[in-house]
Amino acid sequence: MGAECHHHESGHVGLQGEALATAMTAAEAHCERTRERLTPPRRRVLQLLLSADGPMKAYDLIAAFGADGEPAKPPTVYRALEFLERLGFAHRIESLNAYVPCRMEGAGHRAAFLICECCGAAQEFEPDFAPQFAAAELAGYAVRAVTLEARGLCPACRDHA
Amino acid sequence: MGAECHHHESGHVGLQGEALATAMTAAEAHCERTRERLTPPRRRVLQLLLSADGPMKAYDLIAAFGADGEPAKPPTVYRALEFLERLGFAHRIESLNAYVPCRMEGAGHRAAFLICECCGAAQEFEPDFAPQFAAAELAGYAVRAVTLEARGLCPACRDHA
DNA sequence: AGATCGAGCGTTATGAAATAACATAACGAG
DNA sequence: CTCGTTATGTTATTTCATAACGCTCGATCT
Repeated sequence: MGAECHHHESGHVGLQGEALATAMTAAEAHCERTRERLTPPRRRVLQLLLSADGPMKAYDLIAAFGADGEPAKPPTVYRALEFLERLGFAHRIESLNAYVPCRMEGAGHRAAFLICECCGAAQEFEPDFAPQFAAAELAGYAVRAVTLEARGLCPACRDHA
Repeated sequence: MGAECHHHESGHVGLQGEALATAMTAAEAHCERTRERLTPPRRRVLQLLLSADGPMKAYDLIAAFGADGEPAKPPTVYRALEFLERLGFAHRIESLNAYVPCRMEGAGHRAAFLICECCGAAQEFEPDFAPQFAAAELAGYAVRAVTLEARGLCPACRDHA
């Protein structure tokens, strides 16, 4: 998470216990259906993302990878992230060089984030890309994936400022 | 530019000669008006961006910086880029780690790009962020800047594929 | 003019993020 | 079982970006 401008302790938003287990099970089920393999390193990285309180950097994941404190090797984590992104389980936030689990149902290769420049929170929201798709169409582009990143202040930080 | 899937030699799209001089003059005028200083390194980086045929990486700029082939030191170029972005003369394309000159008039801190995954071209287009701004508003966010990056195939590459 | 202040720059060094390349292992189909 | 494919382990390297320092220059004030 980012360096906060005014310090407010927000509660944990990462999944824990029951909720975490449910999310992991859902991911497993999805993989079964699509014949994809949720292997141990992939499962581990997904779990770390789901239980985190905010966007995680790749090297945070690398450091947190081993249950015993042993870090992973970079390619292990980057490969897992690639897989999770491909399946829509995670998104990369380009402007932060960080990763979050996908919070939207079946958004496919579209993602939109509200990123707080004060507290570092990144909230995914339901994108309506109609105008942009129309513009792309007009220009003759065949769009495969879209990401939008809006930077500003979240309600809490905005009020406090 | 990117590794192309089918090789087609597109003509130069970077500014040259007259057009380049005009663009540079416009930037100077804008800086005069706003009391900003278009210093030599800043001018040089802007010129490189304007005359390039596509997005340039920071280290491309570093390598191309000296007229005599002497590279710049990284901070020189990164500082210039920061300035150019701040004034809206350039944009960073996050998903490419690359930079382009701004092609839109007074877009402020908003940018939208159509990025061809085949030929590497990046076309800026006029963003209509109304739906996204509305959603942000609803969530209580105060948005300061927005970027959108759509990836896919440009008309030429799409037809060829 | 001389003092002072801040923006910008040059320079060295380092930190952070991501990938190349190659060997090994696990799986699934025939 | 054997072969092709997919995934992992491992080492090293490349790519991208910034910290920290001291100096120069121009603006401003007295």
